[in-house]
Amino acid sequence: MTTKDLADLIFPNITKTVADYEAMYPERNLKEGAKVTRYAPSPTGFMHIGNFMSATIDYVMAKQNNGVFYLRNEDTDSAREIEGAVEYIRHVLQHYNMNPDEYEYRDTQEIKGEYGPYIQSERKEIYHAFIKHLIIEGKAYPCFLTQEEMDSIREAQTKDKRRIGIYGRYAKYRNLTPDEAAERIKNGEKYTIRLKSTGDFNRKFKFNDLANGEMEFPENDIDIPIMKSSNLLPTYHFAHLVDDHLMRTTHVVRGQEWISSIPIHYELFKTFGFKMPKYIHTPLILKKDGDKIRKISKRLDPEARMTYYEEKGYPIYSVIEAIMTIANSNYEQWREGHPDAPFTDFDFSPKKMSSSGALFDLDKLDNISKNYLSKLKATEVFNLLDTWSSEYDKDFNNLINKYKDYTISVLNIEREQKKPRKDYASLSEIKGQIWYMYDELFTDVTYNFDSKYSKEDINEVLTSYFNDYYNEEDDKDTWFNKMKELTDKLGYCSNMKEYKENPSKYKGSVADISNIIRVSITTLTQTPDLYIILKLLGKSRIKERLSKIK
RNA sequence: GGCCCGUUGGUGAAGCGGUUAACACAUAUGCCUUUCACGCAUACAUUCAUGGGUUCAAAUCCCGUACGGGUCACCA
Repeated sequence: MTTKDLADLIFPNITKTVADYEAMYPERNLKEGAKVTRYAPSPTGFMHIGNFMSATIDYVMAKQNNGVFYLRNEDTDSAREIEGAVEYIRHVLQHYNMNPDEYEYRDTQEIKGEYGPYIQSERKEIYHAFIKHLIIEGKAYPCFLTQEEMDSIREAQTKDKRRIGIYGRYAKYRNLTPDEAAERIKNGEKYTIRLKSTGDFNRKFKFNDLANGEMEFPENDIDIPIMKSSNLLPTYHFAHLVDDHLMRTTHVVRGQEWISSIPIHYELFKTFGFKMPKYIHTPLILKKDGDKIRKISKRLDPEARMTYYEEKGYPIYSVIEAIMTIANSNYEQWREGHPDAPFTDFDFSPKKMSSSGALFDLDKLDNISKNYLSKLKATEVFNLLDTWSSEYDKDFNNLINKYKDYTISVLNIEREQKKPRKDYASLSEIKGQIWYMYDELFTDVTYNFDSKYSKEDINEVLTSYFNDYYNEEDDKDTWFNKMKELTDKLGYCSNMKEYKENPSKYKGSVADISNIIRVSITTLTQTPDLYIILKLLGKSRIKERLSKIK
C-alpha cells in the first residue's frame, strides 16, 4: 500500500486537488497597495473589545487603498459554539458601520464575494483536499494516540523538564507504514491527522511582524494536529493556512496570543510553498485591577464586552476614536489636524502600534465622547438619544418624543456656541441631567437647600422675586439686573467682588439669591444657566412648582 | 520549566546616540464666574525597571539581573 492508497482510504470522495483550488481562487486583481483583510471570529461568545480592535484595524487598512475587508466565520469548534453569536458579530459590525465587502450569512442565505464559502464548516471538502495532498506526499499521517496516552506523555515531559508536545520519539505513529495505519483505520480506531513536522528545534528562523518588527523563533518540530477526529474539521492552524491563502488575504490582524504559533504557521506555509500573508499582532488590551494590571476579561470587566458601549449609549464615533487612539499612537495627533475626516482616512501604520499591552482607559473614552457630543447640534443629540432610548429606556423615549421640540430646546442649553457644555459622555447620562425639566419626572422630589438658609429666608426670596420682579418676557440682561435689585433690597450683596472682600457686612450674595431660586425650581444646587431654564419652563409651570415647596 | 515579547510620570505614550524628556487624558491649585460646566493659567518623571559595559556623550547601542505579559489542547 502507498501513501496515495492510504489517503484514498481516508478521503475516498475527495477528487479535487490543491491545484484545482488554486485555479478556482486565483490571485485577486487589485490595485497596487490594496490590502485584503479579514475579520475571522469564532462564534463562541459575545464580541470582546480586543476582537473589535482587530476588526477596526482590518477595516481601516482595507478601506485605505480600495482593498477588501471580508468576514469569515470560524466555526470549527462545534462544541463551544454559542447560539446568536454570529448574529451579534454581524450586528456589531453594522452598528459601527464597518460592514464587510464579502461575507456569508447562513440564516438569510446571503453570500457575497467570489472566494467563499466564508463559513469554515462549509469548507470541509477544501480542507480535506489539502490534507489529502499532505498524506499523499507523506507529510501528514493519521495518529491513534488516545487522550490518556497524551496526558501521560505530557506528565512525563513535565516531570523530566522536557518540552511539551508530540514530537520526535513521542510522535509514536508518525512512522507507521500505510498498511499498519490502514489496518487500524479499518478496525474503526479513532484518529486525528497530524503534520509530520520536518522542523528542527535547534534551528532558528527570522520572522517579520509588521507591528513588532523582527523576531527570531526556533523552528517548529511538533506534529500538530491538523484535523480533528471529532468533526473532521481542521484545527485553527490548518484552516488559517488554507483559508487565508485561498482567500488571498494579504494582511492578517490578530491578537498577540498568536505570536507563539508563528513557528507552526511558518512551517505550514513552507510545506505548501505558499507565500505567507503579512502579520500584525495587536496588543493585548489590559485593565488595571487594584495594583495589578491584567488582561481585560469578559467575565470580570463589563467594558470588555462590546454590548457595554451600546447599553451605555456611547456614540459609535467615540468608541472608534478611543480604539484607534490605543491602536495607533499617532492617531490623536492626526485627528487634531483632521477634525472632520472619517477615521478611514487615517493612514494606519502597524509600526506605531504598541507592542506590549494597551490599557483601555474609560476616562479617555469619556473625554473623547464629551467633546464629540458637545459639538453636535441639539437635533443630532436628540436623534441619537431617541435611537438609544427606544432600545434601552422606553419610558424616557416616550417622554422626549411627546415633547420633542421642548426636549431639543433643553438639549440646546448652552450648546451650539463657541464653548459648549460638556456634560455627558454617553446617552444614558442625559436623563440624569435633565430630568427636572419634565413635570412627569418632577415628582417625589427633595430640595437641596443649603441649611444656612432659614425657611423664612427662602420664603422671603421666593415671594419677593416672583411677585415683584419676575417677568417671563425679560431678556437676559434685564433678568439679571432685576436679580441684583432684589439682592440689594433684601440686604444681600449684588457685587461679588465687594462681597468677597467683606462677607460679614452682608446677609449673603447674589449667588445665594440665585441659588435659592435654582433649588426651588429644580431641587438642585448645580444646573446649567438658570435664565434659560426659567424661560423654558415658563410662567405657569414655575408657579406650579413653587406651590409644591410650601 | 521551554519558547517569545515587553518595562519612559496616575494612564495612553513621543523620543531611536547630544532635547529644558513632546503631546493627550486624569489629578491639584488659581483666574474667569450667580451654581455647575466650559475656557484660561500654573503644578506634577532631576529622569526613562535595575546593575554593568561601549562612547567625548545613552532613555536611546550591547550584556546580565529583576519584574510583568503571552503561549505550550483534537480552543480559537
